[in-house]
Amino acid sequence: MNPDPEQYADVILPLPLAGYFTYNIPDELRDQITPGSRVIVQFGVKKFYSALVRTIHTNKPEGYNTKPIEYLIDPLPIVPIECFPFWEWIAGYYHCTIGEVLKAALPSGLKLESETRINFNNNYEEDRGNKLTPREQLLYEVIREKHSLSIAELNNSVLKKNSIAVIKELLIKGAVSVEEELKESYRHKTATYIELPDRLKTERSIELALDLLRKVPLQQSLLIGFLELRQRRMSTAEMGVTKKELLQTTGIGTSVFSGLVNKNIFKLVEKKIDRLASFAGEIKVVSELSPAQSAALMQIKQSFNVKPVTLLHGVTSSGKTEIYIKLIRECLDRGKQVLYLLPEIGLTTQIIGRLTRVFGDRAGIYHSKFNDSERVEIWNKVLNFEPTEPEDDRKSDYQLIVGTRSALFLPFKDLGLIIVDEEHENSFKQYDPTPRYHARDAAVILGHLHHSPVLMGTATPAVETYYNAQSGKFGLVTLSERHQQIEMPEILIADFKDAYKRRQMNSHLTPLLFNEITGALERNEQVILFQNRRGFSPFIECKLCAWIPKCTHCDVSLTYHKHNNSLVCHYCGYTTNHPGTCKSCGTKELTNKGFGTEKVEEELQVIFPEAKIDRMDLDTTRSKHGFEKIIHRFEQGEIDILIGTQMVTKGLDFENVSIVGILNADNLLNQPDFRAYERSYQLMAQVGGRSGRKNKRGKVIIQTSEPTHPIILNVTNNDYEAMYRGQIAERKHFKYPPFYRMIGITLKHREKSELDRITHELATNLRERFGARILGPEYPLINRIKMLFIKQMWIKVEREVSVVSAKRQMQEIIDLVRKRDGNKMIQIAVDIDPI
DNA sequence: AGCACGCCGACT
DNA sequence: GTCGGCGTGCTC
Repeated sequence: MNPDPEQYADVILPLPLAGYFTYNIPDELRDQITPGSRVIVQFGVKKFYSALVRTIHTNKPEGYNTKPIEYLIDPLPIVPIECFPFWEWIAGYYHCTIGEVLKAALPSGLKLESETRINFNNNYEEDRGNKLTPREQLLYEVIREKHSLSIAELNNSVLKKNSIAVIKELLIKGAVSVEEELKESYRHKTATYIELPDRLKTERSIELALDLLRKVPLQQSLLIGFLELRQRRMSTAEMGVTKKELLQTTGIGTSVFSGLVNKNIFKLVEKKIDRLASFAGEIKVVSELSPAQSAALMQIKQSFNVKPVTLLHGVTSSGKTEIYIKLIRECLDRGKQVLYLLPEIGLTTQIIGRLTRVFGDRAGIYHSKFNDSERVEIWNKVLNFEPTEPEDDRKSDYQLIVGTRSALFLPFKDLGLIIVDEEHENSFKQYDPTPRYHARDAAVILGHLHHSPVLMGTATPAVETYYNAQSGKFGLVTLSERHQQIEMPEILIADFKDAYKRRQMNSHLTPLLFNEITGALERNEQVILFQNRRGFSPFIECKLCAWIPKCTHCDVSLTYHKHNNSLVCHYCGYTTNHPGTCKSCGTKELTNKGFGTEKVEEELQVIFPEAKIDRMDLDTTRSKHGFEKIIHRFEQGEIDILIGTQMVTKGLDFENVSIVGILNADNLLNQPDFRAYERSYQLMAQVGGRSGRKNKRGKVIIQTSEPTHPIILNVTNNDYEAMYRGQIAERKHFKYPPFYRMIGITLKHREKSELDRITHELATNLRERFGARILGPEYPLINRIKMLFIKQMWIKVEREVSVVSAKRQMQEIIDLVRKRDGNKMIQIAVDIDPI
């Protein structure tokens, strides 16, 4: 036996390829490479990638020759091995490759990609047989000037098209050469700090220096400015004085500055600085819990002993955050890490404020509005956290992360608590780039892997979650009392069908809502109006009697498809022609319904010309601080009426809001989706929770054409349980989650006829295996995106049946169909537990 | 994903 | 006759 067998590394490549790839470790890197480190490997003939080492072993692979690892990037792992089982679960459960998980997990600043560079060849001489064409000549000159060019730069340069072909020609003629270069995009941010040289360390010597500068007053005042700034810094913990801030505070130019540098009075030092704002305020003492909160806290702790996953079902304004803070504090004191997941940047603003006020620099924030470099720094601060460090000595590493779904992938080593706040929110589900994971469900697995409890909190649990709590899979703690004497709001229903008939509508306002808004404005109170922006989702409605065509099988509204004048059920695929006349009252007054926040804003300004009206939706909050700005203005009373989409429902607390209006509850209820009712209840209950303040009961006005709709009644009675019972019965009856698992399959193709053919083929093949468990195929609302036609289908799998085997069988059928002649151009995406 | 290999139409 | 189109298969 060889005492020193060859070492191999299984690595993860950032590509959508199944499995790991094995490379041999060259002698010079032997025993230096550790799992979790990045290495550079050659993959294929010319590509180099940075890959992540998963395992190191000595089993020589059979059937192919390994290539060596080219280079070790990180002597220390950038991903703790504790993360890998989680990544592997995501890949397995959500049906994607480990490389795709890697891409989702690492901030792109930590990913290296090889870049082809075209270099100028110094030794090139043009000879007779090798004449350059004019186009080649042009490009050649550019490369000679810049010495080297990337493909990206090339495409922006002189030749707009076909430059690659020209490069190939230049390459053949020997004028340029091509090189693959790996580039790391993350750079430390540095700043120029000013220090005094050693000879100026005493007060006396500084006085002498100042005296010497009396003839150059600007230089003198710059030095004085520096000394003042430095003096002020002494008392704080900040690092020193930078060139930038000195020039800014004194208003003196750079030439004066260089004068002092040349005289060796200023010494310049480049220092790495932190892009992340550190917390400068005072750490707040955690407030005392109310008896109800204390009781809930006790119950949660008891529940954690038997049920690692526990649901805290607490009404809006019941003070869940204070309970979280207590739990987080205890966990941090045990030296463990905490992950606090939030749905979107939306509600982060207010909650993050509260958490950082309590936990200061131990808390880090992670969400999609951070840029790459910032993300790398957050990553490192989580990675570097060591529980053994004494508290005062601790660098500003993060022990607590408050973040959106992608924060799940941060390099945690020892989580002691995961909180999933507003657990019911759909933004926890990632759809667009694979992996299509649900952060709440993934958090349960992450918690399990870390032996950490998971607390889900919400006022309106997802039906699936509540089912898990009811069936004993999760623990359940209920908090039904609002804190600080805030009463539950009074919920009033306004029938706009009736108001339309009597011609009493004022734009989109019923007399009831109009009067309430008027009253609130007179009392200087604020109003929030909610309008679901997906209002453009077309359904048709009778102008006279508000009749809406519904599916005969599914009790959902039918979606109007203009291009073929048909009505389609997105539940089961049922299709019918546009009726032309109202089936209820016979008139031809059928209209395509839907209005958005923008239209409402415009019309309200006419009705309430004195009021300050603003709008909060995706369009007005797109910028980095757009959301905060609107919230701030609203808090400052600069806005009287705020019209918004879902965003206004998300956990925001305002002191002065007395009226909340839901402009059109029908829009919510008529969504073509089996979760429409559940979602409607959640939205109405959440937005209603924004109303009311200390010692004053708020009002919620819901405008609807169906005042007796069961969901409307559930909201009026604030009866979550009743809503749940109704929904769970329907889910059972129509075979939907939580009783069945759903798998969504999306197919895309350039040619509509091809898409139809292949989709039909796949559906037929799947039905042979899965029978009636297959739904669809059908066109989604938007059936063509980026030149590709789209069709969807679903598989419903019984809970008791092995999903693993169902997924495997499905994949086999998909692969089979994909392999058949003429089917290669189809794109097929699988979505597990679609929303 | 990217890239090379390989088999059929419009051009020097 | 070829150059090049993109369809197919492989990458440790």
